[in-house]
Amino acid sequence: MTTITARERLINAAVEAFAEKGFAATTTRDIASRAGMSPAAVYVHHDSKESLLYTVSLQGHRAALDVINRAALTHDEPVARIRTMVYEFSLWHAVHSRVGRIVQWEYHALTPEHRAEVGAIRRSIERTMQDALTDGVGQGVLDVTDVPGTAFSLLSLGVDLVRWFEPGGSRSGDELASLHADLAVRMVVAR
Amino acid sequence: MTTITARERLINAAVEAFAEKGFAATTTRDIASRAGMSPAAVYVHHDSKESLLYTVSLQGHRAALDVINRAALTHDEPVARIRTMVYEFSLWHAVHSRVGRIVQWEYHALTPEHRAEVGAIRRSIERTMQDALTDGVGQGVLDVTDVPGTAFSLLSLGVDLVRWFEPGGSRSGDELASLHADLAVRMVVAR
DNA sequence: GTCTATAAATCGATAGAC
DNA sequence: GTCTATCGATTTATAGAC
Repeated sequence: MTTITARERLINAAVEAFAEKGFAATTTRDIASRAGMSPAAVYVHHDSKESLLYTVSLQGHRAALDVINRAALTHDEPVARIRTMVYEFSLWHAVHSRVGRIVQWEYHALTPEHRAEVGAIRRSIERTMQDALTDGVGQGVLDVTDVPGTAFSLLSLGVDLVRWFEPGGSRSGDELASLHADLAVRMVVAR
Repeated sequence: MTTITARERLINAAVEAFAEKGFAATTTRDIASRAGMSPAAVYVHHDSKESLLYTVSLQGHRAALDVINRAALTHDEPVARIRTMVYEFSLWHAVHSRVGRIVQWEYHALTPEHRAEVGAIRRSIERTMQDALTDGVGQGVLDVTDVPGTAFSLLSLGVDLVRWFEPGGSRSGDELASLHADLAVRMVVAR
């Protein structure tokens, strides 16, 4: 059985509020209300509004990095590897579109120290994608002239989902992730 | 000779501030200060903070629609048409990355009425891209199974530029737009 | 059309009782 | 660890002089 602590209830409430209204437009009263608590109760479990954002953003960045790193290990063959990486990265942004929106859109609202920490995870995500492309080019299986730019473009497909995707909408996350994976292969495969 | 009115100075200041800190985190004092005016002067030229956002967002959406509509008219041949549309759409988001960020990220901060008006322009942009794909499929030149999803993906390349692109950075807008155009053609061309 | 001054509301965060 | 009450700062927007 899973016990949900008051601290976690507040984090879930913050995810809802930040994703819906943005960090700056969200009040601590709103977060407390969504968690069924008084405004003062927030500060028993979290230091500040920004520390709530930091917790959500750090967990989200780590989850996204984990997803793409695991995907990179599933295949040695470069085309299948890229396909899986793009599929899993896009699927994560669809399934976790609220956290994804906070990760991608509220980066600037973090303190400089927290932004630096999270920024390192972002660069690690980009490096993982670049390494997969470079490996495929080296094997002669992929045709990619601009590796950093193409890596960005492949990630952009998933990232931009958080702008409009709603779970329970007309399109499933799996459907969109599969489309992105197909498009990704066409973008990079040599022929 | 071009005369810049006080009203336009305030709009330019709002673009700077909204793009840098987001709409909710921007104060009317900040906008006034950037325009070299007192806080009260803002309300002589604009009704509210939201009406400043609406002005910027509407102009930005109209400019982006105009860019992609004009690009669609430059070629009859489907591949060249898609290439030009993606190039121009991405280039616009790079060159106007501050307005682009406001257009793409502050949609939710508009009033429901203004959001509906701007939303119609968004759907028109998507329709223009979808029509170009459908036409190419009909001519047998393009191979696109999921027209709406692919249209979204092609636009995502440009949209996601506003998340990180800075004019004067290590990569030029033309360089990125050309990359996106190349990738777009590979995504949709039949072979 | 610009300013100073301020109204009225709301914010993040804290004090202190229980 | 929860609450009510509130502090002190900040916000959008307005009033009224010039």
